[in-house]
Amino acid sequence: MSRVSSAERRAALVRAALRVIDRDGVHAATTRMIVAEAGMSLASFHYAFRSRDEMMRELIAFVVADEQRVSLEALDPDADIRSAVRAGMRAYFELLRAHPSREQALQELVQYSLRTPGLEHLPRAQYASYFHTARVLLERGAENAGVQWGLPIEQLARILIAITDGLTVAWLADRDDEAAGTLIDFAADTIGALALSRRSVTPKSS
Amino acid sequence: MSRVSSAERRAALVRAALRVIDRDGVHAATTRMIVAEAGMSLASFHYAFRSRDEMMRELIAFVVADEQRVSLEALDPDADIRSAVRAGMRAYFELLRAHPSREQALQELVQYSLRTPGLEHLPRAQYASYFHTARVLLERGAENAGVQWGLPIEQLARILIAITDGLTVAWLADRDDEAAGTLIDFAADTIGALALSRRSVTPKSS
DNA sequence: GTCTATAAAGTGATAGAC
DNA sequence: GTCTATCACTTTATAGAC
Repeated sequence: MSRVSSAERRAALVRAALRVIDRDGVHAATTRMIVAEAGMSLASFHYAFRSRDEMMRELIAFVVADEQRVSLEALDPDADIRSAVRAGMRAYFELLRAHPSREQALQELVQYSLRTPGLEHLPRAQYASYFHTARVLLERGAENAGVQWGLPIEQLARILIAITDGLTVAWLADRDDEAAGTLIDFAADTIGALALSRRSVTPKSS
Repeated sequence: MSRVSSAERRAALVRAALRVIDRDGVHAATTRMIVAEAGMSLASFHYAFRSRDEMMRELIAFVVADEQRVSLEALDPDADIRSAVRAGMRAYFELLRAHPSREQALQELVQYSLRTPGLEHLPRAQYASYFHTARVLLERGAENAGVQWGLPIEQLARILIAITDGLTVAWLADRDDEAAGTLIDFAADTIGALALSRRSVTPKSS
């Protein structure tokens, strides 16, 4: 029996790798940097993982699942739909301001996967997860506010993710908080305007 | 006297580096790959540039200037504003479909600059250039269509760039042409709806 | 100016002692 | 299982012949 299970050692290495990536970027996450961060020897890495690529694969799966978990916790059940969308985007933006390197790392992981043979399919799953999360948030937000969407929710989810991604990379580049806030307000107004009250879509009963 | 000037050798190396980055990504643009692509020896690289970082600096400056030049050529002078915005975005999307690796490379260069000491300010300039280009396109489009904008044009430019960036990364991940087209139509409708006819904003003279 | 050869440092992965 | 030591390779950069 080992002092720590194989799964625990793997998880510890993934967490260490994430700290390195968060701090210095994907290119800095060498096996030596990762084991130094985890307080292990280099050989332990290859005892837990067959290769660095195998670890990166597990890391990306973990990150995608974690993003989904965090996003779904940020829903305000008592708000009109425009406020709910704005609050959700502002919550994300505060996360971005608090951990810019973390969000940048997620974008780097997409680029890395797209360029790495055998990992090209991961960004598709990552964005499918993003769209799913946005869709759930929009559905619950509309339910809480007593409205329904005037556009297919898949389209709305893609719009929301596109604006959020665009907001992120522009802010990472110029750190303009005011412009980001204005963009969020615009997005919330625009998306909020696409909601129809439930009564207005059943005029025969009024 | 040299057979080719120092500036020409530097430009040739930058173009070779761009071909490598376009094909295999920023991480693959090693000095050896670049000189092989340019048909030079390794020593020639360090004769033209003090270091790889110096070359990357010149490369990014070149790319930013080139993007600005290309974008400003894609303007249709005879269109209503909604069609003009949609046509501009569709033209960009066709460019993306034709050269996905090139657009991915631009995003990689942003991430690379943000992580490289001494290059952190370049993404700011790059996005300032993007915003300036979007602003010029929106101004000329409105002028051609005989309308004016109901929102500050800086805000509109940032919205346009954010949606374009978000569209790009999502499409690179899942290659969903139909979803991208729908997103473009939505963006064109939304931004087009923010244009006011010139007559409607000068009611006193009517 | 342009080459070959090589230095100096970093990389992923493994062998073998304990 | 966990270490040290090391292999085989790649990287940027430079020295020195021509």
